[in-house]
Amino acid sequence: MKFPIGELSRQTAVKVPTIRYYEQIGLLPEAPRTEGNRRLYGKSEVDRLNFIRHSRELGFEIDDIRELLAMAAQPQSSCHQVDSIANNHLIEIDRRIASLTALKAELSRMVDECGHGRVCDCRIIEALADHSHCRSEH
Amino acid sequence: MKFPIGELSRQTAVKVPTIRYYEQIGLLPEAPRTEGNRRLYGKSEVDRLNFIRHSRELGFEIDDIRELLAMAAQPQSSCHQVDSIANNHLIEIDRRIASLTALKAELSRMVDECGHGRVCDCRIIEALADHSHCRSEH
DNA sequence: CTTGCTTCTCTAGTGGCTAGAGGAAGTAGC
DNA sequence: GCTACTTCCTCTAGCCACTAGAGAAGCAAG
Repeated sequence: MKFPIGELSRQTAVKVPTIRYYEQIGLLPEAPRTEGNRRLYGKSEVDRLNFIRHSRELGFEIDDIRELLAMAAQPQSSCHQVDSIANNHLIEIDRRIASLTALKAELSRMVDECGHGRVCDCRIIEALADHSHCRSEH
Repeated sequence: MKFPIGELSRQTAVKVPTIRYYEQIGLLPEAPRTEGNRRLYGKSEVDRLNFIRHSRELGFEIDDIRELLAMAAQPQSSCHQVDSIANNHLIEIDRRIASLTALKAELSRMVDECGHGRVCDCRIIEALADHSHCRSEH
């Protein structure tokens, strides 16, 4: 029924120190302890931590997750906030993809133009030095 | 000819504290000072800092830039190292784009499926909780 | 001479962990 | 019961690449 932190770590693929860190910053509630002072967890902590982990994988920040968790805790409230957090995140993702794609094009061009000779002929270093007045992305 | 740090900042769009930080970590050489202890810069620092800034914008890490700068300083050496740094970076960018694209699809689906009703019907929170056994990206 | 801007150094904070020290608790085998 | 091993505990400090702020000093214009 109840298991220690290592087992929680195994079940969620979240590292032990990270779990303790999450507890410290209040993302996880303080776990009850055994007589020997070890933390004890149950099924609900697995769920909560999986929620957190998956949200982190999707790039949500800790504060976003805090909000999402708070909203999930009061299921009768409106969904609009959740929707808006996710949508903001989607916009940000689009921006990152666009920026990375531009970056990739530039890098590819640089690598292509590199004559594979000596540095004095290398276009990569030149390209990096040159674009001093590009509009900044991101 | 020689100008102070604020002017260097304006010419390169790198913030003043960041310039001092770069000096501190040895990415920029220690600038000569005026009698009144202010740093003085010239054209070559503008070039070097633009190189750094552009490399950072392209996502290179400080250590990569250190290597690139070292290679640029000995132009008779081979270009292969430069090429390989850029290529590694390109691979990493591809990975990030792929991961972000997958993420976007998932988030879009989540937002679409959200009934725009109350949280208890919201698919977003469910989706975040559910995918406990997705392979982890990145 | 005063006002206001720039610059100086220094320390500490950010986010989201990660690493390591030093010690206690639990577990398995003998 | 003893030993060896693993897991766990707390605490502190480190990572990256900056960013913010305090408090003092320099400098230029009016």
